[in-house]
Amino acid sequence: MAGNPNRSQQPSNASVANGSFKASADLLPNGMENTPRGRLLAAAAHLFRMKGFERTTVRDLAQEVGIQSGSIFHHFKTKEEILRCVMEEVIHLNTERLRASMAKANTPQEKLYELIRAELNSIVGETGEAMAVLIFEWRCLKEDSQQYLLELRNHYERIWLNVLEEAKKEGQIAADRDVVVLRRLLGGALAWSNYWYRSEGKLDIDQLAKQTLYMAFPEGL
Amino acid sequence: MAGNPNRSQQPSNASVANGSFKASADLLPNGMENTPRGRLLAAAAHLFRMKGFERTTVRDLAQEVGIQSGSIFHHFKTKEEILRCVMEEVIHLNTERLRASMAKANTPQEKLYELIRAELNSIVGETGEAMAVLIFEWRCLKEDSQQYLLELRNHYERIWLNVLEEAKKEGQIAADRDVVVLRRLLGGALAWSNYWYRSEGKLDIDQLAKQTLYMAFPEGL
DNA sequence: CATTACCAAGCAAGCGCTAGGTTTGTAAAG
DNA sequence: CTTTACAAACCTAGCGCTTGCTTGGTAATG
Repeated sequence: MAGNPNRSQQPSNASVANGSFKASADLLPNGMENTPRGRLLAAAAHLFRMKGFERTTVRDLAQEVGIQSGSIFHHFKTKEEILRCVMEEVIHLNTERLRASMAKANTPQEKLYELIRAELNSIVGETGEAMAVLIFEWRCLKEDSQQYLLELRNHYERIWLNVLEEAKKEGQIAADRDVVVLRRLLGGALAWSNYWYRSEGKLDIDQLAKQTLYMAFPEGL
Repeated sequence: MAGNPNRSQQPSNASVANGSFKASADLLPNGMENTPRGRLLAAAAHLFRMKGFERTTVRDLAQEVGIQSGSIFHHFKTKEEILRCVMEEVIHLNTERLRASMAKANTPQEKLYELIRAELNSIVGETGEAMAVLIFEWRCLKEDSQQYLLELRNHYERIWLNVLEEAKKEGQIAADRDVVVLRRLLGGALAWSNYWYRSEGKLDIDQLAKQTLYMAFPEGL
């Protein structure tokens, strides 16, 4: 379907461009990462994460994928559309993950633990770059893109709130704790891990999830 | 000292520029907010918060203060220097605040509550814009500016860790909780409030501080 | 033989920043 | 009280460069 970027009449810097292609298929579940569009999105997630949306030029992005800057606009109308697509993909992917993670959980504690673990994996795992972009490049979106993505995001938040409300109803969260506030505090704590957590360290994801669970359930798991 | 921008031979848009000056003296403790430099820093904190550093042009900034874009470089060498100064001011101010907040606290619980309250006030209070800039525009700094500010920031973090370690030594934080991780989780939860907390809502800062304290001390205060 | 993927070249706008001159407030010297 | 001196604050004009994006064409695929 897609042409490999080693073209016949291309100048010498083609291999250089290929050499600098580091963003592997972090993003996107199935097949798509091998389409030109998918490769662009993966590279965009990587660059937007490292340099920020504004600082990343379409020329940077083109070089990362190994094409000319103008060619990008064959796949996306504007630079902002690329950002929107990165965010949209990662929301869909992670909402699905969140839902799946709850299949194996029974008690509210277990459910919450699974939610934390799933969100943590979204943030520090393979989709971490795209997730960081979703969080920290939000204001680079136009108003209508924000509105659209906000609706998708609401489904995601709903899953969290349902679990927290269930736990509170069963008396496992103190009566004077507000579950909406609690979700926001937890969300902040988890989002922040994108800044400092390194998987090479001595703390693995499950341990961090457990430490985080303490914030909602003092007894732990 | 400084000339009011209503000049004699200035064209008609001078009053327009004055009219658009909204950023009040949010930042900076004493006197400084009435110097041209101080007014620039306050306006910069406001604009960098709303639009981001990259999206804010020196022309935007000049218009907000009511001067011409070139005049900015009489006060700062580069645009990046403005960002660095905003961050430096807010770190100094908040470190002092943190230190002061602990004068009235005795037990570790009280101390931690005061730390949370102080940081929350930094984030959602008058210095909130500058604080958000410090957090979310970090990568717009050059390497050496980052290094310099990181040292200032370390003093700030040291205060937090001392209190948490004291609380753990006294057995008020479970033995298997890592205080460094706990600080990061709390820091994330608090930083995040900049995104969602509105002081006009029904939740006041003290209440939010109390809800946050639950994350470290399940018994509350 | 249409469709997809791409290149080569470049445009218009906007960017940070500079250079050189003007106005303003302050203060000592006459 | 005026004159002279000076530095801080600011303006006008624009340079050199980068930006997102467009245009018109070419090569490969099924």
